[in-house]
Amino acid sequence: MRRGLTIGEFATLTHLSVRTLRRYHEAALLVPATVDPFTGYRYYAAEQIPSAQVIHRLRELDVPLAEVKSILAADPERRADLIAGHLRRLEAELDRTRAAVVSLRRLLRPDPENLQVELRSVPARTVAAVRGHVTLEDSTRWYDAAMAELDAAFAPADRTGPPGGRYANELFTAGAGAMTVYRPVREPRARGRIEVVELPPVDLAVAVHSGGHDDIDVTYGRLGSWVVEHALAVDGPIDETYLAGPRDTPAPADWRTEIGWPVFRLTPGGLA
Amino acid sequence: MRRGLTIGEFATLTHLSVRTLRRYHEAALLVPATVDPFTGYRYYAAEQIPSAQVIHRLRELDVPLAEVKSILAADPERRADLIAGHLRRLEAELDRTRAAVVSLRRLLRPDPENLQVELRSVPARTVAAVRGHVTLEDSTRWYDAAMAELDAAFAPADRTGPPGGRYANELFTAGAGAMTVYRPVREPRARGRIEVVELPPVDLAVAVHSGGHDDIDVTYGRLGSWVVEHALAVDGPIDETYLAGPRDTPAPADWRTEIGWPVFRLTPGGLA
DNA sequence: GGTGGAGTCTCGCGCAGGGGGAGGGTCAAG
DNA sequence: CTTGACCCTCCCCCTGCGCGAGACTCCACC
Repeated sequence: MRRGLTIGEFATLTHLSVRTLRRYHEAALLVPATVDPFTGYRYYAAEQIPSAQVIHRLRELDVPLAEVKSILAADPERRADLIAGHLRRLEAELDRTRAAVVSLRRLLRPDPENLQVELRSVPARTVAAVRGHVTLEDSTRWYDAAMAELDAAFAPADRTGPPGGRYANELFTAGAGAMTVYRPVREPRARGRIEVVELPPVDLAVAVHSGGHDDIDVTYGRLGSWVVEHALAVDGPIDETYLAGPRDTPAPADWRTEIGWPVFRLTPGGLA
Repeated sequence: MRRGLTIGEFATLTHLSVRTLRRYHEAALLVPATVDPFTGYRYYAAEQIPSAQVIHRLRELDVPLAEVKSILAADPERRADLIAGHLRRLEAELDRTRAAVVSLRRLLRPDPENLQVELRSVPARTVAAVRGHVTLEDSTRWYDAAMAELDAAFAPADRTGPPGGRYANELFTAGAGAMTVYRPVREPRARGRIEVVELPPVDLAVAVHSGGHDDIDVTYGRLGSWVVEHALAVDGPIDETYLAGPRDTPAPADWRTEIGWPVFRLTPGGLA
């Protein structure tokens, strides 16, 4: 008595491995049409072949099994959305890959010029700011939203300098931490998530990173080397000032980001 | 007494996690400048920052740790080769991803037309062939080499039909199996790896797959459905005939591959 | 109606490249 | 000297499979 295709037959038909089919069953992704209650044998129906192939394609796109499951469970429009979302993520990943290639090439040829580092004592400033606690993953989205809010609240005429952010070290170390996005303006006032914040004074070692943020860690590293070599210690949140950012010029190559690292001298005498 | 940067400081400087740095130490990828023999504390030197960043970039490109290690150990020219090799692999993977996207789109809209399947009794044929046992991974390379040898041995005038291959089912099921690549020619003769082979007669369910081989499994699946629905069973090696392949036309979209699945009727009466 | 071999079952281990936490030792500022 | 932030090792967990062991089952052939 034929109850359907055995797992092996179904495997040849779909070019999936027997092992993989069992795993998909276990994950409730592709449940055999019938399972013999006594022997446990799995039997598949020919109608399941298309599903198997869709799963196969999604897996080739590195869609996690859990997501494949929700895609298959969703109705067609929602499904298209989910797939489009994943394709966007693939696209973003491709961008990151390209950036990594470029950055790698730069890293492998000896550094072009020396990094200009400046020690700067920044006095306390009262600014309009949005504060929050976010994970490194969400930080970009959070930053964009916060900055959009600041931009909306203060017209270009009210702004007295480029915007910036202060990022707790734990954000990089532990993957989550406090973030402050601020904008110096003529008359700071609270509105929505925006607060009036007095930024404490800091002594910063400052360097400028030119280009997109994909290899900003290289500048971080070079600034770090400089700080270590000059017998300074690092403390407190990092300050980034966006001299030129996505809101000013679209091409990442034109961006200029000032990185400020709070430092203090290990040897007595204070900052020069 | 300062012995260097602690792992935490080095982590913030390089944007790597403490965890990851420990793992890189364990893998002998990035060994701390000094390790306190009593406490086990790791201390890094500022000079190690560039190495850390190169590793970081390579990992972003999904280079396995072992390979990163050999890249770092290699001299500059060899290093460039290794990296170029990896970039080629990334490129190939990207092609596969693109193909999967295209195939997925096709799969998600209801099938365009019905697959034309033909039952065909193929008599025994004597052909020039190269036989071997290969893994699925190597199959493409092996195929290309074997076909090149056949092409070189028999001029176009000697050929009496399109080339083909017979692939044992285990190739797909178990990832390795017997392959035969053949070409029907006027006067088959052995030379090098080429043998004169008599292909046994087979009853085939035949369908034509148009386009590249990235989604040939879809046609396999549809052919399989057809075979199951028509109460036929599958047995013996698959036969593929390359009506139009890479040697005939460069664009994969123009390729035409005949898939022949050996079948026999489950119900008595033989093939019609 | 056996019997042998291919096919299938479950279970457990291995891989990379980490994440997360337990339990305990160290470092440096106050 | 305390305290809190670091750091240490060890172990288990995750994903998406591959591989193998040991035990059943299926089916064709004799």
